[in-house]
Amino acid sequence: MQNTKRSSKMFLDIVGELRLMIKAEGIKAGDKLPSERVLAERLQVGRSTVREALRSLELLGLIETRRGEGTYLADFKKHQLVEVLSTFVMQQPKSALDVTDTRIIHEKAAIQTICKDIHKRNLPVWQGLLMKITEDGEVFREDIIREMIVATDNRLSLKIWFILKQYSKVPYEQMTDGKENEIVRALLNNLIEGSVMETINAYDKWIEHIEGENEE
Amino acid sequence: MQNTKRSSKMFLDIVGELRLMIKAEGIKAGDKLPSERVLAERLQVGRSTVREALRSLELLGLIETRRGEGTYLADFKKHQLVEVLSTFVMQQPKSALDVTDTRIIHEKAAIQTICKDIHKRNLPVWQGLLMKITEDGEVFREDIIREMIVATDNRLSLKIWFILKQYSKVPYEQMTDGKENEIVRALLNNLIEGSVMETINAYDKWIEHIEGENEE
DNA sequence: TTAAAAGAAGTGGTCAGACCACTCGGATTA
DNA sequence: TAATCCGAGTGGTCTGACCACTTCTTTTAA
Repeated sequence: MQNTKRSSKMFLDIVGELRLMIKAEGIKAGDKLPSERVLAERLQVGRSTVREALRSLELLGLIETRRGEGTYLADFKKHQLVEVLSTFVMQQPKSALDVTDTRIIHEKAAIQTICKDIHKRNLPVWQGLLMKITEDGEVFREDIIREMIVATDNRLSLKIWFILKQYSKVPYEQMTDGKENEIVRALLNNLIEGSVMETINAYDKWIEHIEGENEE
Repeated sequence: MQNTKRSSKMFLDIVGELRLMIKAEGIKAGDKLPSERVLAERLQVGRSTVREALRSLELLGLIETRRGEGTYLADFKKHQLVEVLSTFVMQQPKSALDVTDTRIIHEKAAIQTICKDIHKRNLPVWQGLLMKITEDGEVFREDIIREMIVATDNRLSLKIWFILKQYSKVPYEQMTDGKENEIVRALLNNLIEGSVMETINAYDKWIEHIEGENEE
């Protein structure tokens, strides 16, 4: 622990040290970690610094602290997602293009899931959306996609999508364009019929249309 | 700020307070936040408590601190992923099934992307994998899938997959089964030929095979 | 007048020590 | 034997003190 290079962010080093310590000592989910005071002495840093690292990990859900008892390694089985974050956090992301691509992955996956499930295809929400569009009611692009992903009943996918959406360059807006309405109507009709290919086709056209609009 | 209920986790409250403050004061990405000392006085807590909250947010990449200068709201455009996490973090996940489903979404998407791109289809890595399998070399399921997602050149998808993988019930292991080898060979061959349907079919068979194996 | 140097103020980074509130287990007591 | 008490250990928080660094102002020197 001594010859570890200290970066400018001490508490980040501590996070790393903790990771190592957990591995080295075979600390498993649910096990107790050394107390803050012990950690401080072991790592030769102040207790407040140790705490800053621990608090970070706690926000991530990687550890669990109980006053008067101690600090415990969180049970990953229960909080799967949580670890997801930890790995993400350690590194920085890249292009915004990936965000859009990934979002589209989830959207298309939703379409396919619905098409293959007669139960989901028959959901009244599709007819409702069609109606609204035909009547020129207020329909947002976002709503349509969201309903589709909701219908898949995959909350994780929904969450990922929801967040990717916020970073996509292409904003979801209200539809006023007549041509767009036509595309979406086709999409929904194909969806209801369960023809995957046609629905995906319509979806591609839609994306194309939106992107073209965005470049003007 | 006064009548806010204090939960047992003060620093979590601070995180919340900061969120509110950022919204209320219209602090945007890149803007400077009040200094730690000011925050401590404003929120009526000690500076160390404020720091614990800030450090948590920093680990998440939501803020950026520069010694001698101050604390700044991170530029989300650059670190998209990070916000992804923050939202996740606030809540607990659900079924493990969603994790598997979502992982499969990304895997299938990779297959489709590769099939549709002759450039990616012609990557030497596929022939290499085929060779290894035929020669009964050490091939891990994980490697094959990873190579496919790497080939899509979507780092975000790769990252998401990587983490989902860790939580999937079905472990990726070395392939020793002869039948499995056959399925995977078919998968790769179809991939190289670019026939989406067949490749996805093979993939489905593969998944089925793995799951069947897992139930024994 | 201008450019370099010195200084002051503000900021994050870290530490040490002090309480508090709480949990737990062993010792004491009824 | 069972209930109570108490002390050690732990996390939660605050305070005050330095340090290192950045920025801007002031002063000094050319």
